[in-house]
Amino acid sequence: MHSTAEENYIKAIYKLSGNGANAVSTTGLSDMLATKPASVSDMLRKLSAKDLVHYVKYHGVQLTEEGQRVALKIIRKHRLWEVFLVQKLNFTWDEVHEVAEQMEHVKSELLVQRLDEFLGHPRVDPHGDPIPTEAGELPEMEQRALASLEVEQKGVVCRVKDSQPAFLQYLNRVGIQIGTQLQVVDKIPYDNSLEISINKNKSVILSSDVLEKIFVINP
Amino acid sequence: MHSTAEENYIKAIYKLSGNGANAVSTTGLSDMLATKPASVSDMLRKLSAKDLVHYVKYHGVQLTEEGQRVALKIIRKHRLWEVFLVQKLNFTWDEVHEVAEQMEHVKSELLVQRLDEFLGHPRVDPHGDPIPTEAGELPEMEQRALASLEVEQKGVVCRVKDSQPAFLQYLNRVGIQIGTQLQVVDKIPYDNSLEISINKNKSVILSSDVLEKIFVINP
DNA sequence: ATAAAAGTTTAGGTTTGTCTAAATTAAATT
DNA sequence: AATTTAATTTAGACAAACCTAAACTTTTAT
Ligand SMILES: [Mn+2]
Ligand SMILES: [Mn+2]
Ligand SMILES: [Mn+2]
Ligand SMILES: [Mn+2]
Repeated sequence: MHSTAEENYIKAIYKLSGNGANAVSTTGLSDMLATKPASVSDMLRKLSAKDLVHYVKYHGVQLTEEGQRVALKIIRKHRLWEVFLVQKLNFTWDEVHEVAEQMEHVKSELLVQRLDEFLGHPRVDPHGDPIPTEAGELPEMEQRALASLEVEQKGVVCRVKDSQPAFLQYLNRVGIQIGTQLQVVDKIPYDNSLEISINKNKSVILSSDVLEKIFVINP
Repeated sequence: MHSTAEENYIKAIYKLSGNGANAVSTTGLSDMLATKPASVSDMLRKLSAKDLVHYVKYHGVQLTEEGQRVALKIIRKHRLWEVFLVQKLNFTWDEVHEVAEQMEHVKSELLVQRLDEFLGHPRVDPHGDPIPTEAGELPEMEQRALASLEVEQKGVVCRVKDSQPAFLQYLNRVGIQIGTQLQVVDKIPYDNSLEISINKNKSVILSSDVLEKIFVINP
């Protein structure tokens, strides 16, 4: 089997590559994993020997078919555990990521299967991220970044693309969660921030940084 | 915090010492952990430096107060996860141990607390082993080994002291589980095996090996 | 086209947890 | 009490996963 370290590299490559599309750089990985580039080079040589990645020295790395299968399995487990923590153990969405980072490495096919059943085959995790199916498919959803809405346009929050507690707690404070109704009240061209009304109620100004991390569907 | 390897040593010392009472030998540990005695010596030096054990070279090892606290926390997590797997995910009692061995190392106080609540503060795990409380107490239950019963005496199975799938599957086959009513029909002095009737029904002969691993309370 | 800068890899270490083989200590036998 | 045997520890290695410093490619700027 694969070690926890290997699994974390595979997951990081998957995420940085934009679901397997592009090649990923050594420094990109070292940033994401909080290791040094030298350590990444070592690991890439190893993953390459195991045929989990295509690795061309100095030119980046991509997952093989097998590597992608492995990545999706880990992500499936991570997101199922997040659902479990929120729905069954009353965790909040800002408390789950760190724990799921540990649980995703527990090895048992039966466990994942049964957990999925127990949760009623959920489609998305508490942050709105889709859960890969047992067959290894990752359902795509049509959705747009909040940043792309024009004045007057409405949307319902379906996904947030950052699981850091600090970010999620900020959303808690302004009153944004999955399912929240938003409408763009005004646009501030100076810095591309938007004034957003929340649940047809009070409005806040969100920075373009934040706007890029929130996704909505048409209401 | 403590590594998975350290936690496994602490748990092994706890179990071999009979709940902290006696000193434990290097070979005893190497047997239980499937490592070589030399590796055990190394680890004991390390645990001793961390004040988790009292270690006197050539004379065995015992857990410190702190070591016992750590041991009971790990055992608490192990047994709570076993309950979860059986009661919520429909695992059988012979399927849970291996998975719980992994889950017991997940670090999150909140997780243990919430899991305990979710399960309704269970007292015993699927093998009848008591679950240490949050305060670190291990409730003792009066119970006797099946081996100690005389002819005609009855008992209700409350605990089995071996979690190997092969053993538990053997019990499944003869029809013994937690709560099963047993009565000693006859004693075979030659090898100390007993003929046991199961649920007032068909009877089987159990070896003294097996009899030592099954515990009963008075019906 | 060359030189500087940025990104990446290699060389050589460290820590953790394991191993084998040799040395040491304790226990059991004579 | 001396000797043999068994248990345990130490010495020296190794793999995994990380590090720093130095060397090497690739990219960017002059
Ligand atoms: Mn997450
Ligand atoms: Mn998530
Ligand atoms: Mn168990
Ligand atoms: Mn158990």
